[in-house]
Amino acid sequence: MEVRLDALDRKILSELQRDADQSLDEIARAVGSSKTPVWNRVRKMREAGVIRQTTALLDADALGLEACFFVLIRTSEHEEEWQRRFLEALNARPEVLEAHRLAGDIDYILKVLVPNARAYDRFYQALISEVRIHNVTALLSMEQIKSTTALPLEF
Amino acid sequence: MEVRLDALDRKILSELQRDADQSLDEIARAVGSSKTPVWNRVRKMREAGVIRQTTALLDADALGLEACFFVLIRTSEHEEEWQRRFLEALNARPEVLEAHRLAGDIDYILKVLVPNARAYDRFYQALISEVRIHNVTALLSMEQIKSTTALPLEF
DNA sequence: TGCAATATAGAATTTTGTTCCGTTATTCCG
DNA sequence: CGGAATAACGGAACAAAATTCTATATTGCA
Repeated sequence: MEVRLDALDRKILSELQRDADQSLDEIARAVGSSKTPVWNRVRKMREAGVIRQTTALLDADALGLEACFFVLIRTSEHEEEWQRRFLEALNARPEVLEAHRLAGDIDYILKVLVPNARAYDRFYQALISEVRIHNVTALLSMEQIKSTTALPLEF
Repeated sequence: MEVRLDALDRKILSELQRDADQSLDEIARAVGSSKTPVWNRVRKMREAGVIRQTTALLDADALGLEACFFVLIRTSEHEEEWQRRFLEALNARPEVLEAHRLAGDIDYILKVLVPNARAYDRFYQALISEVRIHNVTALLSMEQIKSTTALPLEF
């Protein structure tokens, strides 16, 4: 479905990114409109896929997930079959929050969230036993200094 | 505030991570409980900070944000004043979704989401003009092969 | 300017969130 | 092990919000 977002749509999205728990009345007030148009626009943006999901963001530390790694992967394998198995392995592992195929000499980057270094090692051992990987570098996060899921919106 | 999460709490969190738009009745049914205990537990987990926020996740492509970069930064500066200014610069820029201070020879990693390569270059030029940086490598994502905000929960 | 299409505000209805209460399960201590 | 105190539970009652509807206003275009 095709979408063209005007300033009001973007204001609504901005509010929903900030806090999706707000009532329609609150959002309407914040964006200078009223209930119905806000609701219609939200529904359309959901249908169009602009709004993909609404979700609760949890505190990693509170859940004992205190080790975050960025994993840089080089591989010599580039067949479709290998990639399919690699992707399957990543999707099967909830500790992999994000994975990208890259341009350049590093082939993939993963973001992995685990309780501690030992758990990361278990993940690493399991992964390389499932799919052939040429070279792996793990970057350990000491401190998350910025974290947002809010995409930048031009108004 | 202290928290100890039992299996029911974790099931609730799992549902909220999957879809925070569900009604309490739906969640209660899904986790095998009823409205009131679910509501009480959600409220407590919010107060305790286990649930940080509920938010709408948007589609980057639909918003014309088609270029995602991971930026690896080395710097020779490690004074507090430099770090304060660096952090301020990152927080002022909505295209920086995530930033981590790292262990090892790379000092920082950023995740930057912009419309295109030109926009990334503008970001890059602006950043290095504000804070002294020794060495920067940008990894360009060709394809996001996994993406979730759902933290792994043991049951 | 005038017509058609679309968006809007506000009221009516339905669904959901929130509180209350009597009961059941659990924990703690003798 | 038993019994009292505490906390969690399910269901009903109430309050608030989402969703639908309708009449009015606005916008785009000929």
